Amino acid sequence: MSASTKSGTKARLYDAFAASGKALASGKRLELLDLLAQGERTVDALAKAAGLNLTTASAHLQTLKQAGFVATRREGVRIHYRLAGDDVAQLFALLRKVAERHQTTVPPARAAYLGEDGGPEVTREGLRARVETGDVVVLDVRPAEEYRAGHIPGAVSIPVEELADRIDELPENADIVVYCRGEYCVLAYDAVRLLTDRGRRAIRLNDGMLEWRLSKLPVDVSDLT
Amino acid sequence: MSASTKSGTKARLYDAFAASGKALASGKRLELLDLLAQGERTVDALAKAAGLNLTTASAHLQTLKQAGFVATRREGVRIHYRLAGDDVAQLFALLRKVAERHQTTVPPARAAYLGEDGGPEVTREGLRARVETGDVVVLDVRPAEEYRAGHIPGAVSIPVEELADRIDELPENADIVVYCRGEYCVLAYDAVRLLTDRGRRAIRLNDGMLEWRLSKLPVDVSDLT
DNA sequence: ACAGTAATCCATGGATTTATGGAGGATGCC
DNA sequence: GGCATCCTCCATAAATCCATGGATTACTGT
Repeated sequence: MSASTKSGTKARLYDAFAASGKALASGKRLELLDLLAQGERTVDALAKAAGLNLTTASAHLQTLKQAGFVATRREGVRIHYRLAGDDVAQLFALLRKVAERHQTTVPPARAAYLGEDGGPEVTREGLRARVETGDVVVLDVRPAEEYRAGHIPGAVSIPVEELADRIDELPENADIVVYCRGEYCVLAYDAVRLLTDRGRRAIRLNDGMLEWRLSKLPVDVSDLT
Repeated sequence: MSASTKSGTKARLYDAFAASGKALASGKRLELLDLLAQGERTVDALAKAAGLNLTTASAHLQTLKQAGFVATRREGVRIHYRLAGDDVAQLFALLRKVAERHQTTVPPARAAYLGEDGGPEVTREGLRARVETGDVVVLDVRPAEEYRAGHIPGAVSIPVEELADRIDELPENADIVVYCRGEYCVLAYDAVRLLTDRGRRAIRLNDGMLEWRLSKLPVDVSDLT
């Protein structure tokens, strides 16, 4: 009655693992995971943010739910989706890292999306050093709701769409360190371009909130609605 | 000329990530990765070990290769496949872990394959403690070629198919700690059943070579052909 | 109860993927 | 060269996945 004699059960187990792999097998679903890694959202907020038809978004979310990657919470008439755990974010981040390192199509696609030259960067350690020694503003350029859901302690929130109008809120002579969702998020790239065009000293953080959270660094939450 | 205006490039980047996800989206491919995590192998060795048609195995290996997960080495007429890096093994291991934690179909499939009750286990730390204090034999029950490709230092190799015949090679009164490929490998389960049925004190290691290697613990290689 | 909003369910056509046979390269041995 | 071995490439049929529109369910407010 050795388990290895009962063939087919092995395939069932590996197919079950593969079901989780399938959840990662669509660009749209990965975009949704990327958004969810910033905090919970309703279905149509997700659909809009990802540029998806509502029914399509819902279908993808069902797939993610069946893989156990996301959980839901009902609040009145709307349903909020969130990641089922930090390990899911970790898996997502690792997939991107491994893909970039090993798959030849990723670096060019990244360059096309983020720009050939992202300009100078600063690491998390570098950021900490700057904060301790210098006159630094940490700027979060994600949408306000994502900032509220969790941000780097001490960071200022100016969503990138409002940045041109609200640039005066930033002190003239400070170094500005900009961050957004994660390593592959455009927002910080765009923001740094805008700021340097206007003569500010702005630099991008290496990565973003996703990696910050996964490193178990402290996260501040604004509980005001 | 903000990157965010050039829509479609974002989709291209995420589709590129998804291409790596797709490589993880088939049970057969995951079985192949599981085998490759133990060391390099030729195509038809892989096909046989995974119970696949040669052409099917070759096709799956091509997809893995396109995702950059595996690399090849030609030796005369045969081609050896191997994992492209430790990060791939890490991704594979994390996928299984996340799947087990979050996907409801995994635990029953695991139980059906490995047995409802796997009996007692010992962790890596527990193993180290036992080795230091007691009379312990560490037994590797994987196929000989996998043992040769890398094993726990000091471990004895008796492939599980030969175990019934070679049981006398194990000292009568020693505690036996059995391990194989990884957390979801049957071999150690089968071996422990066989050994305890014959009156030996055998216990299973928590996980196996995959996790051992990923923990950066020392690995011995037998370079004899 | 009724209307309205949010999300899921269902059916469908179009695109991908999968397994498998057979043909086609590459390499080594004689 | 001729031949065998190992593997990849190609073509195909079955199965699966994807996006979308229309219907249905779940809940709120009046």
